[in-house]
Amino acid sequence: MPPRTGVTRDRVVEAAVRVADASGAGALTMRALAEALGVAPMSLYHHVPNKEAILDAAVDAVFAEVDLPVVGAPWRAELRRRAASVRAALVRHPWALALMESRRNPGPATLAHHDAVLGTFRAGGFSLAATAHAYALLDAFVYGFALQEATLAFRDSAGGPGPSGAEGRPDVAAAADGLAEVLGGGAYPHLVEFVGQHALQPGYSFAASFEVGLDLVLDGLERLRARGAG
Amino acid sequence: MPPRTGVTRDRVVEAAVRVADASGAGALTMRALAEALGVAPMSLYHHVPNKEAILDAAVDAVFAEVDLPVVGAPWRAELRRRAASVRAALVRHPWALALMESRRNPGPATLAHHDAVLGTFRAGGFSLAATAHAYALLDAFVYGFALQEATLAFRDSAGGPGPSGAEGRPDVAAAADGLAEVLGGGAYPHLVEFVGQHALQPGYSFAASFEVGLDLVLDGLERLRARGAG
DNA sequence: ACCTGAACACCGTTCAAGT
DNA sequence: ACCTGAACACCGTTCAAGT
Repeated sequence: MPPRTGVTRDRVVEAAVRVADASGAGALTMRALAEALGVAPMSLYHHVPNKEAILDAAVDAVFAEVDLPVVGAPWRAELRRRAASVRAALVRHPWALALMESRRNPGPATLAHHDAVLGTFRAGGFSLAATAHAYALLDAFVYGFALQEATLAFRDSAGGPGPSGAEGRPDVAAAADGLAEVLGGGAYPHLVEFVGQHALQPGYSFAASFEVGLDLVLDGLERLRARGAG
Repeated sequence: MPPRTGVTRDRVVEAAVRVADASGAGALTMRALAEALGVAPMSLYHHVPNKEAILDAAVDAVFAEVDLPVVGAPWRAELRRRAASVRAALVRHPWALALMESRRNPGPATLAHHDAVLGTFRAGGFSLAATAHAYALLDAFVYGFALQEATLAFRDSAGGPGPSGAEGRPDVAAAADGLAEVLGGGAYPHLVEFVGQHALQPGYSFAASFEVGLDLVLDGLERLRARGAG
């Protein structure tokens, strides 16, 4: 599948996101990227300085998908919607989380994102000090939850596109199966209870804890706000 | 520095942690590991099946450093101490967080860790459903906070041991310097305000938000517990 | 049993050369 | 200006060979 037109920086970044979505971060090599674009590996270097720049741009592309909060609108509803949007983006692009940790150059979408969140806190009556604590807590929760979801999910080597609506419940069952042998002895009684009596029960969904946790966090933020500067 | 005695699995894992601490995950190659042990690269494969197994064991070694909660003791104090201990371990071993995301085989220390936390929740009066939500929220916060700290810290390519007491404040200044040019225009006004008026001020410390956030999370867990099963 | 060098199929990237 | 093949210094790992 040769490209209709020449390679561009944007086309390289789009392809990078597509390849990572389909096959994971490990499959995102310059050679694979070039093949996806129907071009020789070295051609990429005419539109991008190196692989790092591609990763920077790919992470920024994920941030560009996030539903920004509206500065001045009721902070709690806005930040609730934004938190769910960040998590959804990270579920769509599980490779992005690990990359974010090593990025040093935030792109325009990333900067606009942080600006909107900070503005929403400030307009909602949070002092600068409270905003710092609140933003740290809120994003620790959002990113940490996404990290746990990524850990539970199985996107080992292969990975394929997979059902896009697979929000429900990762393979807790498979993980538990692998553990069954180890759990044989009397060690880890609470782990056995939890997995057997709860996590493996029909109705269980790890994702359900997101809403519960988010509301508790937002409750905490409201008390932080009411408490004043600090 | 040739080893006094032969290579063992434990010695390989110790060396892996040491190399990653000193030079980052990127420097953790089979060849570098072999050199650190004064042995040929292929010798490692007599004590470990492959690199994946080394990474699994290295992550478990980090969990082994964590101060476990005492099941049956007051849950809030125990889990507070444990949360701080996890964060401290991840500050000592920043490479571990990214690795945890891709590990599929929890080791004995990891299992004992989860067992102790689950037991502490249960003995503290949390229902199984409440325990699931509480554990998800608590660890989302702890891991997410560590993720943000790792993102803020600069441990780019080189890395060296660094001052072990460097808990204080990562290079927010350096990050802001790099941004100064971009922030020139009127875009990102809230980001400019936050960085200029708060994050760059003398007393500021991102780490200080950990205690604040942790207490808000623990308050939330207490309400979750009191609310009952769910 | 433990260790090893050579070799293979990969990486990202430099360089000189093409159009 | 854009693209490219060959080559370099790396990876993890297999294999046959040593002690």
